Amino acid sequence: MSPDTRTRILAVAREMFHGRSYADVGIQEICAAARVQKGSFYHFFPSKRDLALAVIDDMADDWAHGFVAEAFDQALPPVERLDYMIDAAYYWQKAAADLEGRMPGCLFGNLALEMSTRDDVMRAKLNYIFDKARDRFRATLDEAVAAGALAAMDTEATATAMLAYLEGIILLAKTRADPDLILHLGPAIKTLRIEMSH
Amino acid sequence: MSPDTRTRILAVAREMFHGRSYADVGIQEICAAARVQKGSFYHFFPSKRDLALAVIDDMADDWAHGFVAEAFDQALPPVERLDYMIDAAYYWQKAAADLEGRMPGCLFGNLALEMSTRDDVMRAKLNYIFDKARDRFRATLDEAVAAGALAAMDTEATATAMLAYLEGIILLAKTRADPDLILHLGPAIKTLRIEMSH
DNA sequence: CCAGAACTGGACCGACCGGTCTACTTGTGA
DNA sequence: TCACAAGTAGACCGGTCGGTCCAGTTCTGG
Repeated sequence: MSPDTRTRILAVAREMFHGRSYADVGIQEICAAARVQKGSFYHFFPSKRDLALAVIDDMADDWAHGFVAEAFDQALPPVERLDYMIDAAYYWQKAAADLEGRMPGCLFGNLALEMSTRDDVMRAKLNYIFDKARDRFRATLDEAVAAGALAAMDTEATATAMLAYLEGIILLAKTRADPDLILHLGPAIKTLRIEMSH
Repeated sequence: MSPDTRTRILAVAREMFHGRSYADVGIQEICAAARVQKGSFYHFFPSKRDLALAVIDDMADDWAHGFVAEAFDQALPPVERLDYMIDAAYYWQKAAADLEGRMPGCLFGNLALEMSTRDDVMRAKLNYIFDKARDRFRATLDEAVAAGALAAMDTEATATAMLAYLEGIILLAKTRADPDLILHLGPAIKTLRIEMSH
């Protein structure tokens, strides 16, 4: 009993977009891998672009409920959450690298660089997701500051910097085809600090 | 007297790849913009991929002799060089955003995310360029440590972290379509630190 | 002046692109 | 049971893709 067609298309497209790129993956190829015909595809998705938009939402959901929820585990002391999150990112990339023989990196980062100058709606969607991720970092930092574990700082700016650093590490690790770089550079995320500007 | 054909193709391709993506730009389009016919194109470049490889080299050269040479100005005290480099990155992106109405980001970062899983030679080339950039950071940090401006640290790891942070900032700024983010987050690059592991 | 190399113009190729269309089958509520 | 919607199959569309080919033109050294 295979999952319903729409789900199958979404899953296949997500994996392909993640592992390659938007432009490099064709609808034909997606249909073949999902064992679906063009007619069915266009029954569920009005266009390739709309599929990508749906894939982003789908991934964002999974992410928020899976990776992020776990990584930012409320049970952990705030500062340790950052280390836990780095570990989670590492194991995810490592598993993908071992399984598929390539490091897909971050789907959002990949799409952001590929599509930002081409599709403003997609850019805005990706930007929104990054904002949500930053909010997670920010909440963690706010908690750490409130608990006295960290000195007062501009938590919003620092949270954004941490997200940038995470994306940058993943970019470099992908270019090096070496997930270990995440483990090596990741912990330094805690050294990032932006003071209040008053 | 227009510059020679090869140069024109290279310049046009560079701008297009930078502002859009590898897959999104066709040879036909490049030829049209460079006022060149297919025959001439394939006289100079055996394939689109080889053109991209040449574009990367071309940009790396310009970069090493222009942006990087200036940004890592030896006349400045080492730590100030980092600020200067952030400024340079900002003005570059800002100028592009004002002129073309879009933020192209970093050509190397863009291509790295798009192509790393598709073309290992291109990935290796990009990785090499990142290594060279890291070496610049590293030399600056070594100097700062030697001068006593910074406490001893793992300069190679920290340099890599700084490069990752820079790429991450540019990625986020591009997604936000806001070059100012570089200016806002950039200076925090100096807070990044990875200790010697012994 | 001439031979050959460097270069250019542009027609042409098969493959594939995203997307459309229609005929058909299957599921579902009244 | 039947009507109609939901979903599927797959031929088909114009356009563009990267790439080839070759006839012509221009440049260059002897």
